[in-house]
Formats: sequence, C-alpha cells, structure tokens
Amino acid sequence: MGTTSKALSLLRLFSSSQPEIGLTELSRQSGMNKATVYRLMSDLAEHGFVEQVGADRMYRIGPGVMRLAVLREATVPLRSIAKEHVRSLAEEIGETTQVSQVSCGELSTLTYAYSAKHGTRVTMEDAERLPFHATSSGLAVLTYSNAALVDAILSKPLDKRTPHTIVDPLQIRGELKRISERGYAESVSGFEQDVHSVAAPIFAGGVTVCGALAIAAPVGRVNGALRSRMIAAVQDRARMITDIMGGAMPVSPDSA
Amino acid sequence: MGTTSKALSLLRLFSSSQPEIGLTELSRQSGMNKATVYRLMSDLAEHGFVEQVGADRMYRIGPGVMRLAVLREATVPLRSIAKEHVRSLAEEIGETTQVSQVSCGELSTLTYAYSAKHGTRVTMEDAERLPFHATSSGLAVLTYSNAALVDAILSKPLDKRTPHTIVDPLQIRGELKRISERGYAESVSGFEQDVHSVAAPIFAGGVTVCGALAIAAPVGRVNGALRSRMIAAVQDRARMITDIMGGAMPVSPDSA
DNA sequence: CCATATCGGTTTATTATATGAACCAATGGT
DNA sequence: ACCATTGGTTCATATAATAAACCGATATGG
Repeated sequence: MGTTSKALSLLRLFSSSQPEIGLTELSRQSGMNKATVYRLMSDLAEHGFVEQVGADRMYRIGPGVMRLAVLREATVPLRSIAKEHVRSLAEEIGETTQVSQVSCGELSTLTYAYSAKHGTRVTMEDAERLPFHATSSGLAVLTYSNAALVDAILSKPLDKRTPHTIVDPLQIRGELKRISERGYAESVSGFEQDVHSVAAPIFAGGVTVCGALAIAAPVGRVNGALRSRMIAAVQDRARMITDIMGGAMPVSPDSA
Repeated sequence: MGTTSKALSLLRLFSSSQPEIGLTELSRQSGMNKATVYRLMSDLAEHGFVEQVGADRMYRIGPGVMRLAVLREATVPLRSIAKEHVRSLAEEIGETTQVSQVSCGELSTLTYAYSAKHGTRVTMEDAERLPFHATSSGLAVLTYSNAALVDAILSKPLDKRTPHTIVDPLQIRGELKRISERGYAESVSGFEQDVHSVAAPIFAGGVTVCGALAIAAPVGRVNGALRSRMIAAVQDRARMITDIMGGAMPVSPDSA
C-alpha cells in the first residue's frame, strides 16, 4: 500500500463512538508501527486533518477538513439539501429520518433528524458507516450500484447483525431485483433490533447513485397505514432531492 | 517533504474559484511531476477525498471529506453554531457577517450570511483563505495567536491587496496591541476596496483562538452610529459563541 | 483532411523516502 | 520503589516514490 493511503486509512479509525484516539491505540488498531503512525499523523496534523488535544495528546479530526467540506458543499450541496428535507420529513411522518452518502464503496450517515411526536424513537449516530446488506439505505444504494461493487460487497462474508439480518448473497440479489421493481428498500430489524426502515435511492450528476433517504421507526409502531405513508413519502422525497441535485432515476436498474 | 504532505498539499489548490482541476494543471500549479500527481490523486480518490467527474476527468473535492466533517462537527460544532449566529447577526445589523476558522496557521471562511436590508452588500466567497494582515478577522485572530505564528506571518513579505493595505510589520504589531486593548479589530479597505469590516476573536477549548466573527459593510454606509453598533454587536456575539464553544478570553493578550 | 498540440494515463530504471526495532523520558497505578 | 504504559525519537535497512519518455485519444487549426 502507498504511504498516502496508509495515512488516509488512519482517518478511517475515527468515529462517533471513538472520536479521540491516542498514538499507541492508533498503532494497535491500524497494525502499523508506532513510529510510522507518529510520522503519518504528524503529516496529517500539519495540514489540519487531525489535531492533538489535551494533556494526553489524543488525536481527533482537525479543522482543516471543514474548509474542504465547505468547498465540497459549494459544488455538491447534498448535505445542506438533505438537512432541510430530512427535518421536514421527520416532522411530516413523526419518525426518525436520515440521508446517507456513498463514498468509495462505503455508505455513511450524512445527516438525520428526529421527530418530537413520540416519546420513543429510533436514534442515530453521526457519520456512522452503514452495512449495505443490513440496512434499507444500503440495499437501496446497492440496487443502483454497478455490478463490480455489488459483487465486491456480496463476495465478502456478511455480518449477521441481528437474528433477522439476511446474509445469503443470493437472497440479497433477489431482494435487489424486487427493490428496483418497487422503487424502495425495506429492512425489518436487519440492522438494529426493533427498527423498521424504508429507503429510496438518491441520484446526482446523471444516473449515478450518491446516497439514500431513509425513514426508521420502532417495529411496534409500524402498522399498515404508517408503512404506506413511509413508503410513499420516502420515494417522493428522494425523487425531490434527486431533482435538486441534478440527478435522474436510471431506466435500467444498473448504472455505469 | 513527505509523500503524504505532498498529497495533502494538492488539496490546497482547490478553491471556490477553482473547484475543478485537471491532472496537467495540478502538475503545473504544484510543480510536481505529472506521474507523481497522478499517483497521489489516485490515492486521494481511493479514499474519497477527491473524485473525477465528466468526460475530461477533472478532479474535485470528493464525498469522503463530508464524513470527516460531520465527525468534526460532532466534537467541535463551530460551524453549526456559527451558522446560526451569523444569520441572525446579519439580520440584526443589516450587513454581511462571517465566521472564519484558523487551521494550520491559515484562516479561511467557515460560513457567512447576507442581509436583505440593502440592495448593495459585501459579498463573500466559500472557503476563501483570508490574509492575516489585511482583514479584520485576520488581525483579531493574530492578536491572540502565539508569538511563533505572529513572527512567521510578519516575517514574510505581506501582500498589498489595496492601496490601503497595511504591510509594515511594525505598524501591524502596534495595531495588534491596540486590538487587544479594545477587544475588536477593524479594517477599512484593507482587503477589498470599499469594504469596512470589524471583527472579534472566538476561543474554544480554553484560551485558544479558533477563529473570528466579522461584520462587513460598504465603506459609504458606515457612519458613526452603524460603526458603534457593529463594534458592540461583533464583540457581544463573539463572546456568546466563545461561551458556547467552551472557550474563554485570555487575561493576557498572548495565549500558549 | 492532415499536422500538431494537449490531454489523461502508463512504464521503468534510478533514487530518495518510509520503515521498525530499540530506545528515551514522563506519567500513573500498585 | 517498581513496573507498565504513554508519546516521542533514532538510524541502518529496505521499500516505495519519482521523473523522463512514451502511448493513445481528443481537440485545434491551417
């Protein structure tokens, strides 16, 4: 692996549940030599991608990424558009909503919103990586991804997150086919117990899928009426976002 | 220079006015060999920091930075807090407002807001790099930066952006002293002709300056009354943001 | 319609850079 | 007082980065 790739892969270790990591821990989790990690992190820090904080010199994501993020949003304003729709959709349906974004064969939460309607709700985590096979968003995205990505995902062993998670590649391929016919994806307790979610793909810059919009509710609350509203709303909104992003639904289920 | 630093420095070439850059152009502007740039950009693309778009394979900032940005904001929510204050302050004063952020000895626009009150207004650019010596925000930040940064900035030749830009290091050092006494910085046509701006520093995580809040108005509109309101408001708001960020004004003008 | 220039991308011998085991100094818990 | 752990550093070795030349495709212009 190239040195640059090694440095950038260190950034992947940071997450919402692990926002600050020490040098030794980074070395452990990456499998790289401590001296190497030190130098790579120094390079990243020099450019503001990470910063060291506190007396224990823990690393965390730095301010430099914000400049790039602002620049990105100026050209591809997916997050700012998503934020608005996610908020109003949560209010409209009374359940948690989320927009995720695909990047480098990975899907992660871009923004989400809660509704104040009910005391219980599905909670989300910032910037969480979502497994393709176990989430409705993942399945929605996979349906419109190129065959290479689908094969790559389905060829690796799939994590059985819950007793209900579907991990059989053939079964998933069948599901993808159904999703392309219906126009939405659905997952009942596949990612988290007692979470029922529906999702629809978002396209940008032509027919390239760039993410998904999802609505997630506690299983017990999803009766026939709510489910219908969720499915209709998620497709409707995803299409709106797609329009704003200058995207279009592909006519054939596979994109280039 | 390390390979990683070279790769990351390529990202610095992207800006609001140059959001997409081709391979040869990147090679030209960075001074690096085309083959080297190609490989570095491939590494960056592999991690979603850049992506190639269109038939001419131009590079632009990729979706991967958004995940990191979301993560950054989850720990240090400067931008989301700033957005709100910048918006309401623009409305309150009736002029353009801005929050900038310091990163790696550089200051860049994090967010800004316009007011609809007047037909003419100061316009801003996304993610723009602001010179320390020629902007009120830059001076406000510099005043509370450590001596090393101040020396580094003032030892290099300073760009005379306009006929009114102060480029004499000694004169600037005197200005920094005054700023620390008054609590705000001011610039009249130092960055752009006919722009009068005032700024106050923002602190986070103790007494470390992390950015600045600024109000910018057309020179002709800034009479005594408006100027007083701008100065009072910018200090007041900056202090509010500082409080929310868990920061504090240092007692001595120099921070660690 | 052909000649030329420029583009993104690739190859390969050369060379500079990254690596990692061992080593510090400092801190903290037992 | 000791051991374990931390962040950070050193330097001989080995690996990965580099740059000139090249390729095919596209666009430009006479």
